[in-house]
Amino acid sequence: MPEISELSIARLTRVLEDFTRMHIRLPAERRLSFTTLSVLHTLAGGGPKRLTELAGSEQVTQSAITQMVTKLEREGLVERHPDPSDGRAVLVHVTAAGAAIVDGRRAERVARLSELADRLTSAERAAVAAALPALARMVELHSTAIGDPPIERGAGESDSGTDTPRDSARR
Amino acid sequence: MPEISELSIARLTRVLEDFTRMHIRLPAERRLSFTTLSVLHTLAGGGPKRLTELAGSEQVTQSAITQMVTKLEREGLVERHPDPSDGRAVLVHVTAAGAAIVDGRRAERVARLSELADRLTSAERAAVAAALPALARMVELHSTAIGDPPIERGAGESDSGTDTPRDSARR
DNA sequence: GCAACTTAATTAAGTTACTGATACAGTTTG
DNA sequence: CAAACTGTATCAGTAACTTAATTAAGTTGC
Repeated sequence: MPEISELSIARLTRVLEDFTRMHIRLPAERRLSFTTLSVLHTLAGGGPKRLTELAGSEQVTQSAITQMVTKLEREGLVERHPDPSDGRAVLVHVTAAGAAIVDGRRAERVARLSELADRLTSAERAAVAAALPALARMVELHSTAIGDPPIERGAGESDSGTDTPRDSARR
Repeated sequence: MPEISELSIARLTRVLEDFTRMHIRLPAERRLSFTTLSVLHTLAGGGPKRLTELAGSEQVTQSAITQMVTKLEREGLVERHPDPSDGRAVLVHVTAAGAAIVDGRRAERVARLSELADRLTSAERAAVAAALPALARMVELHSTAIGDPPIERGAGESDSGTDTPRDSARR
């Protein structure tokens, strides 16, 4: 156990909760459900996945994933391909249109955070920059502890339900 | 526009997205919906609110709030009281049982983050601690920009949908 | 001080995203 | 190759939403 640190976990928790709320409130153009956006994000970040894998990572039933993927396929956001290594399985791929949605939402978040960062002092920005590696490592420690595959940093991963409950509300 | 900063907003965005996902995946004992937990959190943090206020802050319709509050009242988690200053309005108060749920969930988050922080180096913890005021100020800048009332730091506020889609999934 | 408008909450009916329980095809195992 | 297992799909039911309409209380203008 490490020596006493000045870091207030309670305060960190509050701040992260607040950012979560900010992300969730981000309005959306397109009317996609919470879990749907999470699936697109997972696929865009981690590449093609089986339905069962998605069910596990999104914490909904496999049945729900089947239904959602069917809907997303109709909308042209994902595609089903057979898994060459297992005749029972299906690999869900995100399409360019699906990836564009994920990218668009991330761009909105970046824009929003940029506005806020611009209003900080340069000392404050430097403090945040200095903390980023440690925060990233906390995330990494979490995913390895949980047994998830380590987060791939090529494209995306990580949105999850970062949206308004139904993303609707503002039609 | 401020001078060039070393802060990578893109990276900050990713890290915050990851924390959001961590929070959302936090399993729950009690089976409460996403929006329900958010309402409890808002009430526990900001005190009694009208139904219309809740509808605005949760981004669902007023009708949905009416139905949810009715259900929460049956379960003893909130109470309806008349608004002395407006005969049309109702003030929704969180009960001790309701507040206990919010506190319990926060405690889980604190515990989880504590574990992770324990595994950082003391230099990393210090870096996070040094960044906390700036991160808190970003949140504050956000809420004032949005026109929300400034976040009250007496009790809570901020959870929002920080939960598994239906919080069920793991019965 | 009352008619016209606005605002707060409720109610009712419909939609959607989920769950749970099967069913079934393909894979592994003895 | 039969038995057991795994991955996906289907179906029926439920819970949380939506929109639209209703009731009641407050506000405004003359």
